[in-house]
This record gives sequence, structure tokens and C-alpha cells, in this order.
Amino acid sequence: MTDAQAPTPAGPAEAPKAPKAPKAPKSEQTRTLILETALRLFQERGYDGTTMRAVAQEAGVSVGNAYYYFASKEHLVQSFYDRLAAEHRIAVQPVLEGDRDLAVRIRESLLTWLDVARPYHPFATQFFKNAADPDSPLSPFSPESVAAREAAISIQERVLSGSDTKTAPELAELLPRLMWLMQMGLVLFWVYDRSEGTERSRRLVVRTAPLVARAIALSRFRALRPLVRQLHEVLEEFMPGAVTGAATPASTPARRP
Amino acid sequence: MTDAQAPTPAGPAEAPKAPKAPKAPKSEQTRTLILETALRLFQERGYDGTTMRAVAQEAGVSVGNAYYYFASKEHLVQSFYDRLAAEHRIAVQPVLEGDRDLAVRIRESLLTWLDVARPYHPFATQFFKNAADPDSPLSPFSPESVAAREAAISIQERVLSGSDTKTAPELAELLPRLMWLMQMGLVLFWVYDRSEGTERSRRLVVRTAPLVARAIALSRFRALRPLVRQLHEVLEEFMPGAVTGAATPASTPARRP
DNA sequence: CATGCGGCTTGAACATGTTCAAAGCGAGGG
DNA sequence: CCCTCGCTTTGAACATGTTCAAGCCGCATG
Repeated sequence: MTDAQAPTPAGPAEAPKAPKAPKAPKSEQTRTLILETALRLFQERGYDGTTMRAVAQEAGVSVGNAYYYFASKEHLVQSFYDRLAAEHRIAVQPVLEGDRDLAVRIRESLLTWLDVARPYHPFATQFFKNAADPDSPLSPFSPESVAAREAAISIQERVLSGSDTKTAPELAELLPRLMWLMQMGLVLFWVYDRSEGTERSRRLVVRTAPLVARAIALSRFRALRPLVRQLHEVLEEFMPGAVTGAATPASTPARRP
Repeated sequence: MTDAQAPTPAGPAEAPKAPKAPKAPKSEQTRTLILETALRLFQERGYDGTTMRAVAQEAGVSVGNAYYYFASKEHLVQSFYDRLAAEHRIAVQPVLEGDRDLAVRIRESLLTWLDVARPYHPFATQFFKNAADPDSPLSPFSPESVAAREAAISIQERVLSGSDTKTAPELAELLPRLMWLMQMGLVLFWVYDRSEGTERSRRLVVRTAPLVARAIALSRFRALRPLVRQLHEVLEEFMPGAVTGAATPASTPARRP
């Protein structure tokens, strides 16, 4: 449970560190097959309703083989997250290039996420508990999720930077992370949302977006200076990690000279 | 999973609806025995390390008997929550009667919680994932937790009302709930906190409390009026339920005509 | 006292995530 | 062609939360 990990056949399915030779996708095929089967069954029967045996059988492999490629049932879900994030990144593109009003940008970017995620709501809630487990690599705060997290934050950064709202310079660097945190809050609400078509979550976004936009705008206000300064200090201490633009994993600290 | 429930021998251990006769604690003894044993083992071996078989054996009963009194392993934890909450309610008393400075009151009340909870941190994190499951009765948002939730909120209410800070009248009724939400955020942070003695959580409280207190104080500020109004509307819609003092469940919809 | 009822208790059986020793298999060297 | 080595695959075995049909026990009733 601490290190574990299967032999990791060819990297975590993406960002292949490309050692040297164009490694033949020998077994990558098996891995993909298992993954696709699992995701399909998750949709058809839900997370709890999908047994590892069923995945293996449906994929035409042995159950042990599935565990050779995925350390646990949870690890199958990580890929789903990646897929969801990718879908959102694409779908949110028009919003990022659209209206410059901050409230609209926030609202639309979040509504877009709700749209993308809606089909998965029924079974997403079922493994949400795993994501909440601090020991799970699925946690949005876990080191394993750093790539997905940075990507999501960078979207928030573009939501902000593409708007015509001027932000308190002190907060500029931190706001994307704050907004990401807010988005995590929305996800939490969404997971608990049992309304028809998660309509309540949409309404929450519609109601909250202008509020947040206004708060951001007001952060430049004189009388709020001490508050903003304190907020900056707290975030600086408890949400470290610079997000300067692209999500380049590691290397080049990107410090402006 | 939907209704389920064992025959519920004598009510959920507290708030016994007291039918009529002083029902003999016939089996209440068994229930308590199982519960105490379970909590002890949780402390000794952690949540995952404690099997239902071990609980049963250690308590000198059969495993089926444990399931007669507790619908699932998770249900054993609910009682732990109640106990923790009770400990906090007692420990926080001096704070509520102490300093009138809001920042101090917020800080001390949260630090008190951290103190009370510290011994349980190692295994509390292990079943936190269950608490995050929307389908679990352990969730702080679940209907089953309403009593504990209301109690916690009422503590926040006293933190606020006992201070010398004047709040925006519009928010007065809602602030306790907001502060409770903030406390849930702290719990989340605490669960993820791997620092020695959860020192980092303490530091977060120390740094955040004055910030929150200041924000509350500023909420009366003129220029923030529209923001506060919006916030009020959002909370009114998405965090319903009046918290006027005691935790009277249900009845009287309290709709103003 | 015999009988039946209902709350309480049992332990074997079940479902499922996970592990592991053994076997398969393909390529490279002799 | 045969042997060896390492990656892949297998399926039985294991651990554990949960269920259930059956049994036990005390007591009120006839």
C-alpha cells in the first residue's frame, strides 16, 4: 500500500518519458483493453456494481492480469479522471476565447464542467469516497494528481487573465488556485446533488459566479487591503507551488529574473 | 442500502423516543459492549486493521450479533463521531465564556477541536473516506447527522454571539452555518495533515482566524453591501434550515408569511 | 406443565477486492 | 534446434464485510 505498484509496463498511459527506442506497444494493448472495458462497465453498472472479475471476464483476460496493469480498482478510476479533465479542457475552449466579463467566464467555465461531467454523475458519486481518502492517489490533493491539478488550475488562470477585471496584484498569482479550490467545492456539491439533472448545481453556479467575480473585483478596494494581505500570506504558506502558465511538469522553475 | 436497518433494538443509542415503559436495558448491554470493543480496537489497530470478526471475538459475541446491532462497520463509527462532538462541546465551554474578541474566540474554539481530535487522528483519517461518501450516513451533510450538525452549528453561533464584534444583520442568522462550513474545511485539511502532531493544522487556524474575524467585521462595510446581499441570498437558498438555538428536528417549516 | 411467540444469537455461506506461486511465451544466444 | 531469461498471464487461494436460515431463551398464555 505504501509503494507497491505493478512493474509499470510502459508509463502511466500518458506522458511517456520516451526512454530511447520506440518501444513496441506489446502489452499496451492489453492495458488499454482492460481500461476501456472497465470504463464501459462503470457506465453500465456503476462503480460498485462492476466487479474486477466482470471486468476481466468481459475483457477476456484473467483477473490477475488486470491487477498486473492496475494496482487496484481505484487505479482504474484515475484514468477516468484524466479523460474527464481532457474533455473539459476541450469543451471550455470557446468560453476562454469568448466573453471578457469575469462573472460570465467563471459561470460558463463551471457550467461547462457540469455539462461534461453530467453523464458520469450516477457512478462518479460512487467512487467519490475513494477520491476523498487522503491515502488514495485519486485524491485531488495527492502528489499523483499533480498533473491534472495543475492543468485545472491553469484553466482557471486563463478564465481570469482573459477577463477585463483588474485584480489586486498581490492576489493575481494566487487567485487561480483559490478558484480551483472553489471548483473543488462545486464538485463536492455536485456529488451530493440529487436533483434532476443536477439542476441544483447549475443554479448554484449561476448564483455564485457573479458573487465571486464581484469579490475579486472588490479585492482592489482600499479598505480591504489588510484583509487581502493576510489572505495572501495564508495562501502563500498553505497552497505553495507556482502556476505560471503551461503545466510543464517539473524542470525549469520558470522564475522571472 | 436504501432503507435497510436492523431491527433497531432500542433507538440509536441517544434521544430514545421513550415509548412508554422504562424498557429494561436487556440487550443494550450487548450493544454497548460491542461498541466499546470496536472503538478500543479502532484506537489500537486503526479502522482498516480492525476486522468485524476481531470485534466480535474480542467482545465475546458472534459476528452476526454485531450486525444485529450495527447495520455495518461504518455505523460503528457514527457513535465515535457523537463521542468526539460531545468531548468538544465540553472542552470548548471555557472558550465560549472567555475572551470576547472574535478572532480569539474563533481561533480557540477551533484549536480546542484540534486538541480533542488529535488522539484520534491516526485512525480518523482511515474512515474519513466513508464520511465523504454521499450515500453514507456518516457524511456531515447526511440527514442522519443532522443532530450532530446542528449542535456544531450552535457552538459556532455562541462563538459569534459572545463576541464584541457587530455583524451585518443580514448575515447574523447565516454566519454560524458559514463558520461551520469553514470548520468542515479545517477538518478536511486536518485529515490530510501529515505534519508532526498536526502542527500544520494548528498553524492554519492561527493564521486564518484573524482573517475570518476581520472579514466578518468588514461585512458591515458600506461598499460591501451588494456582495453581502448576494451572499445572503445564495446561503438562504442552498443552506436552508434555521438554527435558532436548540436543535429541534423537523416540524414547523418556519416560513414567514 | 406444555406451547408458542418474539427478541436475541449463532456460525456457516457468500461476494468481492487482492495476492501469489506457477506456467506460458517470445526473443536472443549458443 | 534448444536453452535461458524476463515479461506476461493464469487461476486458485486468501481476507474480510455482509447475509441468512436456523437455533436458543425467557416468558406469557392456556
